[in-house]
Amino acid sequence: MKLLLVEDHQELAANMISFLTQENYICEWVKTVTLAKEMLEMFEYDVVLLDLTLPDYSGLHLLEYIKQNDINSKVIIISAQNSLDYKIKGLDGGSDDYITKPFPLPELHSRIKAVTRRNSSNSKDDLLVYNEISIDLNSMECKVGEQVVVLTKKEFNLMVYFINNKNRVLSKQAIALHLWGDYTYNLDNVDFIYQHLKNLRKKIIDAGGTDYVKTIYGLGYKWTE
Amino acid sequence: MKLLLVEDHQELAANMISFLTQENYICEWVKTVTLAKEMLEMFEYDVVLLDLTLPDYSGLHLLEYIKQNDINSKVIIISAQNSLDYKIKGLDGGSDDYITKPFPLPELHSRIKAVTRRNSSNSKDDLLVYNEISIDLNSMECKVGEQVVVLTKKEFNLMVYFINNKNRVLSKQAIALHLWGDYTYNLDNVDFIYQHLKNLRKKIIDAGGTDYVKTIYGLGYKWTE
DNA sequence: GTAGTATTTGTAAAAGTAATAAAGAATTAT
DNA sequence: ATAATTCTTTATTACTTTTACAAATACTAC
Repeated sequence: MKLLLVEDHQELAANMISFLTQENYICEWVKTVTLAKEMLEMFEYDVVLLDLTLPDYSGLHLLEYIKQNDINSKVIIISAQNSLDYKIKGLDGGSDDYITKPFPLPELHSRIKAVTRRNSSNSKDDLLVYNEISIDLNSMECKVGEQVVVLTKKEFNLMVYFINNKNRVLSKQAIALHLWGDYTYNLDNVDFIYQHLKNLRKKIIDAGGTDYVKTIYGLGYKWTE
Repeated sequence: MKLLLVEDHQELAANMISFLTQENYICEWVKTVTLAKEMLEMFEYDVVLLDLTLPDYSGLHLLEYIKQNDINSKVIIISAQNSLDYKIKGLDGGSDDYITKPFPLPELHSRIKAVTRRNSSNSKDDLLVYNEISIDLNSMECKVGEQVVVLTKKEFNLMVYFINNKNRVLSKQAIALHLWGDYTYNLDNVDFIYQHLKNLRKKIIDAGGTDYVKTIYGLGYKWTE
């Protein structure tokens, strides 16, 4: 799950990043609306965490931009200004949730989960299911039938990404962007992703499950029946 | 329970912190209204202990700010000036209680309890039970079966936090935030938490109990059957 | 079909990270 | 002062992630 944090307060941002990274999010951080636009143009984020008071433009400006350009990210507005006025503006403008400073970081985590769950048709439970495979999104526990499979973070993230994009071909580059973030890796060196896929496949098969990942030669991989 | 002490008198503040920490509160301390505002913007406190005479602005200024911004903390005003005038101003301005210097520290403790109990309606659920483990929240006594286990404050707080969040994965960062407060520790240095967990586990097991804390590699710990 | 090339897969090991443990220093309580 | 608790430091072990390279497989052009 990839987040873009738009926040100019250094200390708060550092805390948020440290916490959210531990909670298994890919966090990218910019301090201005201008930079945020650039990032949103180039990359894809599940959620934008948007402060309203920023050095160049108001966060509401960015919110408008996101909605006008059909950018697919959810938006959670983060603001010190707790006035009803702002709340209404934010939600009318299409933000998906609103949290006022100060907030406990675990609450932010809950809201991110809530916002991203809404459109994935699944129930409000934190359980992702595909045939005999079920995944507890909180504890990273995966079951194949009744058998528990312990996954590493990368394997877990990979599988969630696949199931959320079933029947779609995912290139190694796309996988790298989504699971490792934009900064971290150059896209010419993504072969190692296969190792994680291999480990995932092996664990599922060893537990008696089906390997739903088809290799599309030259293009990528596809999770399919 | 987290407190913000706004007090510029070094010695008094040190005394209060020493006492309140002993009583198992998380205390954070600033000396000016300006710094207090910053803290209140970033973090969440159950109670603000607010001196009126401060170097930059009056405490009443901060009280106003708190109320105008719908900050959720209770406010107890602490002032040497016990003139009726100030009392009225403070309570009209929305403070929840008022105490005049000098005061016995245990009285402050009582008032904090009174102020925080008001909205958490039930003050009687003082016993936390999980299978063979029971915890008296007042006396901090813990029993495994019939055997009494003496816990340190940190171990006690840790266990209460776990049981109140059973079946949820708690990262070290989340634990640090909850048990040590936002300000005290940077979230990149939270490894020492494990020491307290280790001690807790050992004490429970030595008393014949079950270790309900499961390690979720890379994520955190989970209290579960 | 076959040769040549590109891509994927498999193996192994190195590098990096996290969990655990124990011991000592610093702080706090008695 | 002494003991207990909390925090830091360091070491060990276990696990995860990445890299390097060789083998196998799939595609393309002839």
